[in-house]
Amino acid sequence: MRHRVRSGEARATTLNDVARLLGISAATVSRSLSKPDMVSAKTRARVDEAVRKLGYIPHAAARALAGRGHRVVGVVIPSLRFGVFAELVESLQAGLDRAAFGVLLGHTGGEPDREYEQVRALVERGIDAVVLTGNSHDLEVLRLLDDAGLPAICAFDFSADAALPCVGFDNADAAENLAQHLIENGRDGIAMITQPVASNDRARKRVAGVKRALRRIGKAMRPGHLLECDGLLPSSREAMRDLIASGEPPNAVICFSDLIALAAAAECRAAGLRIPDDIAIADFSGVGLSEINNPPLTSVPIPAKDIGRIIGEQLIARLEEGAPLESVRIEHALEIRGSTLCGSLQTFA
Amino acid sequence: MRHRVRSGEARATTLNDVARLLGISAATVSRSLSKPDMVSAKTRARVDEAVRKLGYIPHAAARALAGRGHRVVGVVIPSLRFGVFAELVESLQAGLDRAAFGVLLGHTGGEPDREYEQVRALVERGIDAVVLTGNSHDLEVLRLLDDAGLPAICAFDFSADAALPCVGFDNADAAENLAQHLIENGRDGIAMITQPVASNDRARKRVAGVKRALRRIGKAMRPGHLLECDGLLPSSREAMRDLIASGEPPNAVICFSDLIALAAAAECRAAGLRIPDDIAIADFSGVGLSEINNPPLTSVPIPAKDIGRIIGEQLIARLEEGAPLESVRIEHALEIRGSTLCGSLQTFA
DNA sequence: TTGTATGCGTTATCAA
DNA sequence: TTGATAACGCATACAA
Repeated sequence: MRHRVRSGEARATTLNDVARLLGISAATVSRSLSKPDMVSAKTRARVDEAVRKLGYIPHAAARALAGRGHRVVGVVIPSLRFGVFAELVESLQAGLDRAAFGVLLGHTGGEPDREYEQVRALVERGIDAVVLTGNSHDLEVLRLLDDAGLPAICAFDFSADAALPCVGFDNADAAENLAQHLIENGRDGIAMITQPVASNDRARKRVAGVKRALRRIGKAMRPGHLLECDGLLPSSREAMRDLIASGEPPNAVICFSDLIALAAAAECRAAGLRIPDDIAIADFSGVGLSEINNPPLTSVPIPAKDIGRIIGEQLIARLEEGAPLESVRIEHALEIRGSTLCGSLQTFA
Repeated sequence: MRHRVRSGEARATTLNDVARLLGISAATVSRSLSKPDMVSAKTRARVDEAVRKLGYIPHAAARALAGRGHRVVGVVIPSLRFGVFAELVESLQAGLDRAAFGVLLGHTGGEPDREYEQVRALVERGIDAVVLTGNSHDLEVLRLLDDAGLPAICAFDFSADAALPCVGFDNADAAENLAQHLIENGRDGIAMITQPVASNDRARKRVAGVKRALRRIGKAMRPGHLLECDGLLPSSREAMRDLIASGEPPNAVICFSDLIALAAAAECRAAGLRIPDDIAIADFSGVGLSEINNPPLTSVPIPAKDIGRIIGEQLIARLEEGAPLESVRIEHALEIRGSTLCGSLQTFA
């Protein structure tokens, strides 16, 4: 089979072609397709057959222009390389798919400044709604959405005072809870390896949560115990290495993601540190990798799939019935595993 | 700030609004925006200012209808949960972004039957080109693409006789090479844990490659040594468990992905098997997780990022200049690590 | 239940 | 260099 080059693109069959073939009006064909119960069963049958025969496929742009909406929602995330975002997008798309909505993607690479340009690109493409990441957005973005009259909803963090409706758990509460668990297990020297707090509001809230927990027992996080990395393996290992080499190594580390935690654990092994005896490791687990470590890692799982599903449902209700978008607070969970427990439990897997 | 409900959507500003404000024709504004050097510098400046002032954003559907193309390409993949696909999409989108093309997503969940419906949904949305996964596609899909006059290109496997242009390495060759390496290191009882071969052409080719290598030394893969799983952790561990429990356990396992390999390694640990002393493990690494295992895993890295970049470049050339799409064969690499080498190397990380 | 006519926002063609 | 006008393919209000 030759690879198609064909520059003279055969024009696709249109509604009119179908109508002409049947000797009926285009309007009837249109109705038969979009509002089947407005035409006679007989006509509908004939139309369906002609459509099949001609291989007719509706022209999305024309439909959109004629007022039916584009039936596409835009999603702006930092990067698909992080499992949680991939999971969100997949789950969202699965839900929207059933209502015949498509998903257009925009990546910021984790740079908040790029959110505006990405949203704008999506708006130009004619999206009907937009899903953003986190609860920190430039006024410029909010204004753009408002001007365009676009429904928007944010994933991954719940904040009561968010500017836009949002779906997720409260990252500060979850982090506080996780730190609390560590404290109860005798760890008061808690460090964190996180995505940059300057550009990530979930990171900021988690740090705040951990500090809250420490403050309650009259402690504080040491300055050198808050390290940032880009979330990938090399920089994560480097961060752990710095932590180990620091004057006052921690006896527990909370990692922003399971990938970071895996890297940290590998680095501890390399340094001869035993988990959890010498150091405890816990994480917010994105891709379910936490349990694959030896020992398995205690973690707060991020319900990306649920978030995607909920947002999908809300968007459909909003776009099809005008229902208002609403924030949803998801309760976080705490999966306790061997990496934070002293004793013999930690080596069974 | 109140959550927007506004059902009476303020109509967005159009080209005409800009023209009216300036007292010039819409045609001129249009030209000023899409073919800047066809209007006077003065007009262009005025238009640009008015556009900014009014917050005008071009309407993609109208543009598409008027003949400029939709500037969107569709990508059909099994699932974003697998890192390689996420990486492909991200890389592709980054490339297309610069040429102002968007990316629409379709998921098959790994069921080849769903490819047709997904491609169709994308075609209805008005894509200008489509990227598929692998080199095995229903005739129905090929016909749909042909009817729609849509350029298509496939990612992740190179086959000289593919029906469509494709970009990737030859999975059979790579697998043979990997098996060869194991054989050279004294392993002739090679097993595989793979995605279902019935629905995954890369899996089929890899199995064929391994069998080829074994045949060359007069061996064959035992019937019970070819296990399938869904690629996620639980079923991967289960597969490894079955392998260990089988009458004739292998002395090497080639895993379809790094995630599967990680699960397999964990299962070996649980069973008290030492890697690589008792059993070697190697994989095709999707998300770069292979090196995080203890010991690090030998693997063939999947160049998803490169594939995405190359496909992006080709699509842009095709869509903007009518250049033909061409298959690109990428040479695979073999990253040898501790998991397949006997000796003292294997525990350094 | 069906047909006719009109408009959606933009680009392309043709004149000016 | 600019303006007027006609498509583009479809959905809808209105008429029949």
